[in-house]
Amino acid sequence: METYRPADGWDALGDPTRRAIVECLAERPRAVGELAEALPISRPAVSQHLKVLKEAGLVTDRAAGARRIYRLNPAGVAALRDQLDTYWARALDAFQDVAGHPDEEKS
Amino acid sequence: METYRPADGWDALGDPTRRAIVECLAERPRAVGELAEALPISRPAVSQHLKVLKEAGLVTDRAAGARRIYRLNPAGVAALRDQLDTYWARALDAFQDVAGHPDEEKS
DNA sequence: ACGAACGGTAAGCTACGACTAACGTAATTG
DNA sequence: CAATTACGTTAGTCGTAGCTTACCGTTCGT
Repeated sequence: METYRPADGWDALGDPTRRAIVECLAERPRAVGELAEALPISRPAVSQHLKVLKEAGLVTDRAAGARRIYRLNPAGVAALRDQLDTYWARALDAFQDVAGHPDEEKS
Repeated sequence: METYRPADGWDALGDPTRRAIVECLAERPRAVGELAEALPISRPAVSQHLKVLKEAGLVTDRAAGARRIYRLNPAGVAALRDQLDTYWARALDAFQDVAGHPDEEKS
């Protein structure tokens, strides 16, 4: 048995190329070849990235003849958004005493 | 001159250890040593991760005597959240024709 | 002022992830 | 029924991210 870990949504978006793919798919659904010629990488590379994004639940695919149309999955995006929301809320919660510490270093 | 690329927020959260640090800091601000003993890595490793998170604008730090208190930056988290929101909105926009394609493959 | 606590930096090693090339498969076209 | 198009998968190479160890500057305590 292989020690196989299903890709997390954050891990998936951790790669800049995959973020570019996500941006492309946010505009409109596309086939693999379309994505490949819109990006500076080969088609197999796109295929591998799409596999990761699919495992993370960020995209869904649909067979259309010989081609395969990938589209962004709103539910997957929403899941990450909700997680950020909880971070954000808890951070604001622990942020109440910030007025008492004017020596904050932002840079 | 060095080709230095300031870390993106997504790149920063792409690492599971850094996500663990973010979760810790979401609870309450902590010093570097505190984070190190709460995680299975050494203190220098934590320091390097905090540097990345700081460059990404996800945390801010404040000197407190010999110690250095790191806290989560709500603005940085909100920035990522907003970006996900636009993806989400555009994905929903291009999702109107989904009823016409019942052969969606989710898994 | 000396020693200890705290933390950032440099050097070096290792492991994993991203990419290409080559191959195999399913579907369309002539 | 070839030939072509469109994808996925595998094998293999290469760069780099993440970790530890060692070292150095700062700040607090006694």
